[in-house]
Amino acid sequence: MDKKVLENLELLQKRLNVCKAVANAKRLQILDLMRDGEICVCDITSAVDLEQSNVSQHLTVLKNAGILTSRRNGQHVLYKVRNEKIFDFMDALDALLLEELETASKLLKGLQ
Amino acid sequence: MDKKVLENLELLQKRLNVCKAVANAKRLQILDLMRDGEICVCDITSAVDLEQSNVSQHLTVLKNAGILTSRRNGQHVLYKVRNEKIFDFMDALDALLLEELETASKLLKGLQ
DNA sequence: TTCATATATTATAATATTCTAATTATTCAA
DNA sequence: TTGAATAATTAGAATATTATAATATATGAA
Repeated sequence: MDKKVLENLELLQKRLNVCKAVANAKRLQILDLMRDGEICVCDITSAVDLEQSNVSQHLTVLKNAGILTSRRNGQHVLYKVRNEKIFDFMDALDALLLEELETASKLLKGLQ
Repeated sequence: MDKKVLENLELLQKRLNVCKAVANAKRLQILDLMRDGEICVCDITSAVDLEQSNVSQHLTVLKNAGILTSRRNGQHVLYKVRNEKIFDFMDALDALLLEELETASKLLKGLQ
């Protein structure tokens, strides 16, 4: 990892933008829905229990952060992740959390 | 990755907690300061250009999210990450952003 | 004990985020 | 073209987050 590049202010801002974009329960859920590929706004709306307008707002946040792209197909608009590496990012978080769960579980066993 | 586990509500909440905890410019900066290991509150304060009380608040957020631990050493309190995998998480984000930068750079070259 | 240094806590004002409701825009089919 | 379905935009109220200022707590040295 090139530290010089990471000190680039614009990149730091993008790092923050992505973190802020995913720091919301509904948007995390929406991102998970995209692991299987493109999905239309109406399918997202029925999956996440939010008003359509609110889903659209969340999608805009994710798109503005550079995480999603969209294309129209007839009446529908399909969204997908711009770069699959966003899932590596999410998976790295899950790996951390799962390790912590295992550590806690082992501690509990030790107490038995 | 075990999807069943990830559907665990508590884990989803922890995922959100971590995302929210890192979704702040100063806290991202504080986390970076910990890549070299333990660091005391006073050194963090002088590094990040914030009031001491505010630094303490940010550290509390990171600690409550399970990201940091602390120990007292005399007058000083030293903080460090609980699990180094938090850096894998951050590095995965940087990898995504750097790839996007490269893609953009190649596109620009193509236009020349 | 008393003082100086380091850290934490609390209240509050300023700002940002989120959801709802209403409206607007876009597409397709009748 | 009109209407129905899908999606986006806007305004707002409610809530959450942030920084500041003031205060409290904890430690070590004198």
